[in-house]
Amino acid sequence: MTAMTFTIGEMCAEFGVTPRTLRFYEYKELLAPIREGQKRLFTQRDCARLKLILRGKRFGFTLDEIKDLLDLYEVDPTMLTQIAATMEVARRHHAEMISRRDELNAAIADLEGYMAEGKRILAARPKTEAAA
Amino acid sequence: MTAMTFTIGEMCAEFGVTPRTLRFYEYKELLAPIREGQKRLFTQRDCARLKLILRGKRFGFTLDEIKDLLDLYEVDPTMLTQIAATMEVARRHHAEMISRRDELNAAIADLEGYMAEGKRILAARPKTEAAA
DNA sequence: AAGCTACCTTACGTTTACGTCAATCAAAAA
DNA sequence: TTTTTGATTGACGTAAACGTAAGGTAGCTT
Repeated sequence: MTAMTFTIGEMCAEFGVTPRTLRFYEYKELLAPIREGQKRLFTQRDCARLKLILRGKRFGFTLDEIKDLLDLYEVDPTMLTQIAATMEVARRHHAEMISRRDELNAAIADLEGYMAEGKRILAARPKTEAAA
Repeated sequence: MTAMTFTIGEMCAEFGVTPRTLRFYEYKELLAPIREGQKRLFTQRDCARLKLILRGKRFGFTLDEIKDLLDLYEVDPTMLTQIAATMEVARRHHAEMISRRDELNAAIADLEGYMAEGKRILAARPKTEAAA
C-alpha cells in the first residue's frame, strides 16, 4: 500500500483552496492530516471530508456546523447512543435545509415573476436596441 | 390618510430585529425611513423592503447583493435601458439561486441517505432505550 | 556552498453584519 | 417637575473565515 497521501500543494490544486485554508481547517479540527516531520500529509479521508466541507459552505453552513455534520458522517457504528444524538443534529439540519429550499423556491418564483414583468415591458416598447 | 408609519420599536417587534439593525440598514441605504425631527418613521415601503432583506439574508445573499435586488424590485417603468440592465442582474441572481437550490436538493438527498442509514442501525440494535 | 522551491509557524489585517456601551435628548407618565 | 421610556448619534467591540506579510526550515539541484 502506497497509502496515497497528498501534500498541501496537491490538495490546493485539486480543490481550489489556499494552503492557509487547509491549515485553518486543521486548526479548527475539520481536517487531521498526518505529519511527516513538519509537513502535512493529507489522506483520502481528508479529501472526503474536504469535499463535504466545501459543499457545506456553499449553502451557508458555518464551519462549526459542518464539523457537526462531519462528525455525524463518521459515526462509530457501535456507539448507538452517539448515533441517536447525532441523528438529532441531522434532523435539525435536515429541517433547516428543507425550509431553506422552500424559501429559495419561493424567492425563485418571485424573481421569475419580476423578470417576466420586465420582459413584458421591454417587449412592449422596443424603443432602444437591447442586445441579449 | 393616516399614512401608516411605524416607529423603530414597532418595526423591531414586528420583524424580530434590533434597532441597531434597522439603523444599519438605513446607513447602508437599504431602508429610507422618513424623519420627524430626530425620529425615524418607517413606511409601508420600508416594511416591504425589510421583508425582502430578511428573506435575502436567509439564503446567503450579502446586504450589497440584496440592495441590488431591491433596486431591481423598484424599477422605474419608463427607464427602459435601466430595466434591461437590472434584468441582467436578475438573471445572474436567478441562475445563482437555481444552482443553489439544486445543490441544496442534492445535499438534502445526501443527508436523508445518512439518516436512513442511522435509522437502520438503530433499528437493528435496539439495545438502549432512546427517547425521541 | 548557493539558490530555489515548497513547506512551516506566528501574528496581525480584513470584511460583513451587526452588538454594545456611552452620552444625550425629548415626550409621556407619575 | 421629576422620572421613566424610547429614541438619537457616535464609536469601539466581535465572530467568522480566511488573507497576508514576515521570517524560518528542509530538501534538492547546480
